Amino acid sequence: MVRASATAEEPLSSELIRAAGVKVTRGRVRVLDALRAARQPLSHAEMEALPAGAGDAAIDRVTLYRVLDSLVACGLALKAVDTRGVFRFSAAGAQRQHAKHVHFRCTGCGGVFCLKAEPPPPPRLPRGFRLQQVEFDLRGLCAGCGALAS
Amino acid sequence: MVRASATAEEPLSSELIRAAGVKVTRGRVRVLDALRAARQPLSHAEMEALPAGAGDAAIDRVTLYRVLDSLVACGLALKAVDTRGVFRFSAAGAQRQHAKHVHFRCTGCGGVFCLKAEPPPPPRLPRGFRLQQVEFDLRGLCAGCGALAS
DNA sequence: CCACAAATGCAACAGTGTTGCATTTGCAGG
DNA sequence: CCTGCAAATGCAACACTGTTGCATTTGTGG
Ligand SMILES: [Mn+2]
Ligand SMILES: [Mn+2]
Ligand SMILES: [Zn+2]
Ligand SMILES: [Zn+2]
Repeated sequence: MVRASATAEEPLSSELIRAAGVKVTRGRVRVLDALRAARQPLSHAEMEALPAGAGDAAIDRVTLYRVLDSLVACGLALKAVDTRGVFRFSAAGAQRQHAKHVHFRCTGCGGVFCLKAEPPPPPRLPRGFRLQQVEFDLRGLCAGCGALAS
Repeated sequence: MVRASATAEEPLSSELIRAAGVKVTRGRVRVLDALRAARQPLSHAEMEALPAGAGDAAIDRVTLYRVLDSLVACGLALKAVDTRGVFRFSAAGAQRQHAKHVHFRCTGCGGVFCLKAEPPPPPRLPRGFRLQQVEFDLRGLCAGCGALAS
């Protein structure tokens, strides 16, 4: 069963895209759906390997780059570099929930893991400084990469 | 005049390399000298473009990668990814002092401010994860940029 | 000085991301 | 429903960053 309309909590990706003022294409809908369903930021390579939706042809490599850039340009996705130097993308709305916990960034595979711990309270800032974001990142090797390296 | 011996504050790069237990080669000395003289972390491309020291041939591209990796492996250099996804290297001594305190990164001017506070202890990690580095960064506007924006 | 492991130079390759251009498609307006 | 056109796509070719294999050279302990 395919949902045909929006709910307050989960507007359809196609509606978000239309509201952003760009054309609604199959590629953009599929990519934004994937970003919104993902639990971690996804790299281009990971998204290229996504199972092609029923009957849909795989998205062209270059088109995927351009779809991702367009989603970033219209504010629906965020782009950040991982520890290996590869860009990772996330749905813009997903950022809020990740502000509440700490992340582990694997220097081996670039993966981002959400930890249960919440970030510690920020220290006092010098006069006039305005805090916008607290980033408490742990870096190292995840279980998979650590096993390979040992 | 070429210094032939170390001082307590500035040991020769060749002595640091020897003490690290690896062979002292022209490439390693030149690269470590460059890293120690640099005021910001340098990328591979930037170091490849360094003026070749008097009468010295330019370092081979692949050798430069391997020299950088060897300096990182023996603890004399640090490797981190920049915002474009390119690796940058710095002399270890230059960063060691920054490991003991928290940083504020201004999203307005890009400035990095060293705060007095020390980073909080890391939370427990999932089984098999290996912690290498803790990064507690605060992001926002510094006093100068905040005044301009208001 | 010698032997030998470590380091180098070179060629080829892999992964990530970009550009140019011809073709297709979303969609606004009739 | 058409139709036109800007926007988006697919494909080939390219640029940049980094790695691997292998023959040759070099640093260093003895
Ligand atoms: Mn998270
Ligand atoms: Mn500092
Ligand atoms: Zn990993
Ligand atoms: Zn600032």
